[in-house]
Amino acid sequence: MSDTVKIPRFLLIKQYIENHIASGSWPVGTRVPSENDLAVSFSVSRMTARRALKELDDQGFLNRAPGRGSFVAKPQVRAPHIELRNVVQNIQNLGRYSCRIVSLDSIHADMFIAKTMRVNVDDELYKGVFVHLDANKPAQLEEIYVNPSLAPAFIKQNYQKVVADAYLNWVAQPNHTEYQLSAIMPSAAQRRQLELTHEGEGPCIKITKRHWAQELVISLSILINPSDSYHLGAEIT
Amino acid sequence: MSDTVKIPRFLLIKQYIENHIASGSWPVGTRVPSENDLAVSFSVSRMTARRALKELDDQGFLNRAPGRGSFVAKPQVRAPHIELRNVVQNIQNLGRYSCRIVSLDSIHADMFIAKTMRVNVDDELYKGVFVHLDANKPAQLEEIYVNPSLAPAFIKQNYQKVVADAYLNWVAQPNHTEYQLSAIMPSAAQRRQLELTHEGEGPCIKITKRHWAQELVISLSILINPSDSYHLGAEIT
DNA sequence: AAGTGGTCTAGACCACCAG
DNA sequence: TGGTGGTCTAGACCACTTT
Repeated sequence: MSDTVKIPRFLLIKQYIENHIASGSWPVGTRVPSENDLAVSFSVSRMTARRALKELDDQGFLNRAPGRGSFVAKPQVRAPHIELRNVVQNIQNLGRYSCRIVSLDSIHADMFIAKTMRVNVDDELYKGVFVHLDANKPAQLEEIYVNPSLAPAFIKQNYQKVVADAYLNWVAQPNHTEYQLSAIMPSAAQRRQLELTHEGEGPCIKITKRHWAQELVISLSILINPSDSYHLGAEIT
Repeated sequence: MSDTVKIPRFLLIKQYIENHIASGSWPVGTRVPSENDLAVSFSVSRMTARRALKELDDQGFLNRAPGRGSFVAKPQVRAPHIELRNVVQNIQNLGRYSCRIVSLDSIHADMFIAKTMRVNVDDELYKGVFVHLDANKPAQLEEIYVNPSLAPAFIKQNYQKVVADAYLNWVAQPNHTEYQLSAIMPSAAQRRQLELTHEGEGPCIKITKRHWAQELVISLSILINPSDSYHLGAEIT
């Protein structure tokens, strides 16, 4: 006799959605059926339909938003395991480091920051903006958001002496760090901070760095580097 | 007024378990409370306790087995060796790789190329231009210059099958690789090759890669990536 | 007001593993 | 046989967004 394998229903629903995405019939941005839709059309409880959508969300195939729906996500190419040399550390080793503190205070999380740092909108966060100088010339603009519950004294430190990143690594050892790299056109404010005088010219490299401790995001750093200032170290094979 | 934030119960359970793991009171291999145990002790339904355990399983903190229980997992050991893996290799692993050969011929070094490759002006070099495709969509534009004395058959290879970079690593093992990163505005030709025309204006990440063998430069690659396509993997400290 | 996703409950049946 | 995790149900309340 043929052994019929029992396939979980949530998997059938996942495959149904995946097929539509893979075949292109649901292009990026398409709204997929809601939990209730799927529950009805697959004759399944909402919790089961929900599981299918949630796992597709976790896997990056969907973006979901309360009150709006679930949408086909834009595929992202991942390149694992790249080390970015720390520009600031580099300058410090050369003995030319100094820091300009643009701001350092307590703020309330907007939607983007809240999502990225896994906190609620309007939660209190620390925010610091620094310009790292190499021989008194701006080398990097840093915008850092810190979860106060994990580093309550963050805002009281003297960042003329200690770099914010080093302080955080000390008080709340991250067990995980994520990097994301992109190229951007700096805003007028960013250009001013970096003293990029050439009008409108010059894209920058943006590095987004997220430190985790257990399940919590300790900090989110947004580093803006002028286009030509970022050199990666030599690597031996 | 003090806003009390509603914390989901499954999160409290997760944190409870994480704290025991992080503090060392539940070492690797320890059996953690079962779904039913947690449901009772936290006065919660089994589905809620289950969620906490399942997420910790997904995140690699626990190993679970039907009939046996949930156990503290051994911390994931990541390679301490840092590697810059290129986008192309990644796409190949996904089985979605293809390549469009824009040009492949013999040229004479201009001043910039000659200086960068440590050869004389007007020396003969091989030059290839490729568009690396991920599921038939451009993911990276590669411009590669090769020293013919170190890879004389470079120009005769079939790059539909073998990536130029892989071929070079095979015929002339580089003992040293340098990377340089910058942000650029793509030229009209580059935008066309990457099919960025519909996305309007946008900066790109440029990676310049130089392979050395002994004191000679084997190759110089200039890789252009659309601004948002480059995500870096997580890294354990 | 209607619809969406986020959380949660109090049950249920199953396959699996242990003593 | 009793406990474990894996799947599933048919409800529920909430915060949120859109209409």
